Amino acid sequence: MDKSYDPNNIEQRQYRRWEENGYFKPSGNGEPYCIVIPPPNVTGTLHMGHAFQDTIMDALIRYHRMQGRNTLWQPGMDHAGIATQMVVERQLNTEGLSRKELGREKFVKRVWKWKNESGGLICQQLRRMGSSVDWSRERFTMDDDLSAAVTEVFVKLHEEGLIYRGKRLVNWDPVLHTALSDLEVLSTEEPGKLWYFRYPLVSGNGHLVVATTRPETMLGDSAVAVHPEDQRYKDLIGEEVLLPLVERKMPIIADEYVDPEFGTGCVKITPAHDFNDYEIGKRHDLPQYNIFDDNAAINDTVPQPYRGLDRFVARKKVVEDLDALGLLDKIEDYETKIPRGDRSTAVVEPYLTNQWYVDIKPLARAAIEAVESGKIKFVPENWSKTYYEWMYNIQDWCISRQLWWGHRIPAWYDSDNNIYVGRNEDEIRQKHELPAALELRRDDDVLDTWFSSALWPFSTQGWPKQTASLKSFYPGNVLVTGFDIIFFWVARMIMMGLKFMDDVPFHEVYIHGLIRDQDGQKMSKSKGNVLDPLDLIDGVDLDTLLEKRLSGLMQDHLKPKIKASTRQQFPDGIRAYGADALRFTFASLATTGRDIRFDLGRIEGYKNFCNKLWNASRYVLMNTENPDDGDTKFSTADRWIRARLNHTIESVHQHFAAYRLDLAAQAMHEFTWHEFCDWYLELSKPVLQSEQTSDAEKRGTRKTLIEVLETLLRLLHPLIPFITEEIWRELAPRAMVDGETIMLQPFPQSMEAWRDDKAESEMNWVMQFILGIRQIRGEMDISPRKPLPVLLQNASDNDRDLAVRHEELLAKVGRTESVRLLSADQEPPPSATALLGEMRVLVPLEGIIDIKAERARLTKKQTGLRTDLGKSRGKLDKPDFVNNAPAEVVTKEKERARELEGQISKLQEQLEKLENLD
RNA sequence: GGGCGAUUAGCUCAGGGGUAGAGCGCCACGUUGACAUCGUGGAGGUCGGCGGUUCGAAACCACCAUCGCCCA
Repeated sequence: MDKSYDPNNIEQRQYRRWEENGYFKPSGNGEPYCIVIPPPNVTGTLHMGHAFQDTIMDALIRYHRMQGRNTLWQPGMDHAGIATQMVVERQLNTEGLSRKELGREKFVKRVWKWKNESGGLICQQLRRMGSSVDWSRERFTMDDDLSAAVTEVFVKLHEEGLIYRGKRLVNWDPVLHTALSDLEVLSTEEPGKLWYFRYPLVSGNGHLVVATTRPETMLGDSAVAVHPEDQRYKDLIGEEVLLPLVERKMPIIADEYVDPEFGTGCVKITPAHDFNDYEIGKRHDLPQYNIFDDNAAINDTVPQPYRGLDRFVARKKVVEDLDALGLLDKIEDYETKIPRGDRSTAVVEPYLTNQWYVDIKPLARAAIEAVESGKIKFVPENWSKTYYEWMYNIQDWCISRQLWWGHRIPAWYDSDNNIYVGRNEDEIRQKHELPAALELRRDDDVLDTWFSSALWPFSTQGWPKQTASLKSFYPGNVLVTGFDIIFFWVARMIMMGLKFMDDVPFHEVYIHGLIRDQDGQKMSKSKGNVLDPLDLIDGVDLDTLLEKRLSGLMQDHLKPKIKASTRQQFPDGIRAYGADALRFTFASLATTGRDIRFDLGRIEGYKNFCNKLWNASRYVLMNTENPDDGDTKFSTADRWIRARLNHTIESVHQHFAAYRLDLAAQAMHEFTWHEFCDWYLELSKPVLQSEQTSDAEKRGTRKTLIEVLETLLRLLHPLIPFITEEIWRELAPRAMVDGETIMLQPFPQSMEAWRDDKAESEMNWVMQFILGIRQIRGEMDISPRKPLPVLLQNASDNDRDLAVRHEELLAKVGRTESVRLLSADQEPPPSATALLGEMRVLVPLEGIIDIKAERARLTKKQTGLRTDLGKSRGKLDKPDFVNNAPAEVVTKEKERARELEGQISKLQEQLEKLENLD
């Protein structure tokens, strides 16, 4: 093995071997365990969120695979309708072509070409993370069989009346020219204005003042509404106003919706361009005047001067024209929510169009019930509230998109616009007995990408065919995802799963946090604060990093700031940490919190952890080169480290079961570094190096080194697969273990035979002894090289026994020169003191120790103990405590007080002895 | 407006009715044959505030403050 750990040299080589040997496939044996990957977008690249999520899933998958489960991690991607179409259109534009010029068929071909050549970069990146997905089953939402599933679901839902077509207000993206679902619209507070307009009363008796944030929509007004109880306007209800510019008479209506406190208490009603007004319009049977075209420019139904104007140009003109007429009352500054398309960022308009909808409430009912009944559990539990909140208030889902890339809606129209829905044209003609001469035209629209994603847990496994795979792997065990897509995806999968598989798609939903930058900011290209997981694995120099961050920027004025902060945070770029260090970092960040700050210090530390493991393994390998199978004798330390490992194994199992990878990582880290490396390896050295230990004892220790490390590697493997495999391959022969890969070895189980309370308490004594000596050494500034003579006072039989048996360890690890027992009547020389239970561990001062310093040290120690004792006595002095607290707590407290008293008085005696020396 | 969450060491975070924890950072000492990507020792906290429940609260409850997220 190389002297230091170099992940770059290990990871890709191991991954290739795993993949080529088919280790990621389900074994076909054991109880099934299945996770479907949340399909990343085909245009996407791996970001920190993916890397985090994939680490969690891979850890769970590897853990369960090693537990002997028949394990499937189902990979794939979605076709990302809008995003992909945008990418390819942009490409066409650079060639001077447009989508429309090309035509639908050629365009779709072109998208496939793009997909096959450039799509799915993320799959390569997933490999770099070590993800053990079964690539042989990779699926894409536009694959033929997944598309067939989409058609099937659409047709069935339509047959049941759960999909319908309707003309309603939708969120219209005027740049992309498509409808969007509510979830694809993001509202942000933006500074705007509130314009107040005067609408003259038809009666000629003055005017009403209405306020609006979107003046251009007044061209489509069909009423003015007031609150029915508003005294100011009560008498005007039923009268009419004359809509300026349009010269349309409109009623003044009363509706509870109007907030009398807001603005003037009069609201202009534009049923065709506002969701609230649409509802009011329906209640009052108002006409809907659509004033826009698909670009959100003004159409030809309004007076001439406004026709063809872009909405924002029209806005300006409407205001100017009203002002000229003396009808502009005032303008106020106003913060307002602006809805924008999540892909285009264009301001979305409510727009009247024909669209397809899912009548979602009947589906939602079952999905709510699945969580309420506990068939599906959210982890952490609290997220179920978010789920319920949305599900109880769910709105019908607009599933049609005016795009070319996606699943085309299986609906056909005849010349009279009768609608026929079916799996294909032939089926429809047969079913409806349509004459061959009747021309049918297929619906131009495609389905929301999330519609196909909602089917992912069963569409990837061959549904609607009843496959063996479905039988084994549906329902899956757990879905691992971020809270941001509970609505988009989780809820919809549950609904579709229940509807079409008659069962939940998974039993648990593990919701993880969102990775943020070191300041708690969301990472985004537009903020220039993204970290690329691959850069953390491979390293990146400052210039490349700067270039990456600046190239994604939309706003040039941010450049200097981003340059400065990047330079400050990464003056030398980013070191290559390797995938294992990154994974271990993610695991230890996987707490129950919802925001996770990614701090470079953490990954640095875990890279060091990997190096530590590497070097500990080198030590083990170096010291176990020539194994023989003679007699073995196990020392207390040998039994102790097994017992400790056993505890660690138990707690790792518990933490995996509770999805607390942070705690699992912590337990592994603690054991590996602080028990195995800091103590056990040091304790093994005297045994292996001493002339006095027997061959059997040496064999015992060697065997323990190998066994414990081999087990530890398996324990660590789900979090750090590469380094553990690399080391394991070297070690396995010495452990007499056959096997080509650690990833198919059994995961460690705690073993009764490894429990050893006696060894633990005995080693505890040894460690306390050594710590006491080290403390004196450290605080007294005594060289670690200088062996110290030690006297033991007030030693019990057990103390004597242990001191004799572990003399060698104390000498080598504690660097004692000698350990001598004092009899009861022997007066020790002035010494530095450490306490070990009732026993005093004394280091004679002569020529070694500064008396003043030792006095200060003991005094300080004593002060600390006195504080503790004060607290303890305070409790015991209160009758309420003694009478009410559980007996064992009282006993424990009494014991503690007594022990503290003993220690304080022992320190006091020592202090007095030192006092007399002055 | 409705819902959810956070506040613990300088920083990043665990914990959780009975002794306040980790990593990083900091200070001192130290290359002894696995590892300076290291070792040994040390310093450092009224657990956001005010009440309540309790023998006992950092933890449970209520309110407040500050910050954040989601939905309308």
